[in-house]
Amino acid sequence: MSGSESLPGEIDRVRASLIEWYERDHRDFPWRRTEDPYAILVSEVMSQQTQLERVEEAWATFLERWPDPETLAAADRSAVVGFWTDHRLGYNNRAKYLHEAAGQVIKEFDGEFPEEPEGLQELQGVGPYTANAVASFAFDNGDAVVDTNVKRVLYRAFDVPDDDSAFEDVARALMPAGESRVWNNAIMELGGVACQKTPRCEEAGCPFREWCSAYATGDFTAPDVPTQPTFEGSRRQKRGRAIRILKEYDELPLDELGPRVRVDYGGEHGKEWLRGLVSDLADDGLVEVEGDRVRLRR
DNA sequence: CTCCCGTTCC
DNA sequence: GGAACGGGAG
Repeated sequence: MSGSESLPGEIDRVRASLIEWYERDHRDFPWRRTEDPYAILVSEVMSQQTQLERVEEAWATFLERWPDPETLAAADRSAVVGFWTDHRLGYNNRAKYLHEAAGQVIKEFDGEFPEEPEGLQELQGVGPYTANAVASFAFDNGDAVVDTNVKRVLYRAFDVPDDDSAFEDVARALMPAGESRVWNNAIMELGGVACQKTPRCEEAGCPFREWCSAYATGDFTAPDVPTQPTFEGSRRQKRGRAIRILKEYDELPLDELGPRVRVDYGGEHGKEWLRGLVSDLADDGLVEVEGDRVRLRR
């Protein structure tokens, strides 16, 4: 709890500084102009592990096509997954989750989004981060969000140890009660434009400079982010490629899909490999296999 | 080669 | 707790 305890009379100034900084100037993402929980959920799911700049166009187009949970729930999964791959949004499972979540809202929640993080977390693909984000931005009713940006800010500014429960505790203590919408937007904006991997304290006019431990010591170490395996040549790349190919065809024999997924396709070994890949995609509910033929799951 | 507003499943 | 999950951009 070093965050709040070390700043007994200062916490109000810390909070006010950040909110003032955010309200003075911030990136004008379109989803920051709506309070529709569905539209916000779509933006959050799209944004997971994806650059925000790349999400903007996909978000608007998605909402034109499926403006509410009813229309999305009524769509074929293959259409949603097809949209996902067309817009290069990655992680096709997230398209499936979003489609599922829309169905849950209709069938389990009578068409109305839950307004509490706990209820939102029952939706497919909605974990702690997204639940608090949607509750905050749609209903101003969330807890403090903790994502990699927030962690980096807390770790540097207030010496919070690199430990998830510590981050949660401090994040919660720091957030002014009942102001989750502006607060969560503000602290993530700070991590996104000022307290980046390479810090931009002066350029961004960071409001935490007078309290920031890293700013005082010059040590801008950040929590370790797990390094990802190489994407080129990976199984993930092949999965993505398979989905994209299948989006172009109604259905396809395995032997025609194979060469399109990997140039060195062939032989009994290659056949087995492809069966395994497609079988995993089927287990994920993304494709359907019938004998020798594959298609996107409807 | 790294990073990007995480979640799910084992 | 760890692995798996896409893909573009710097």
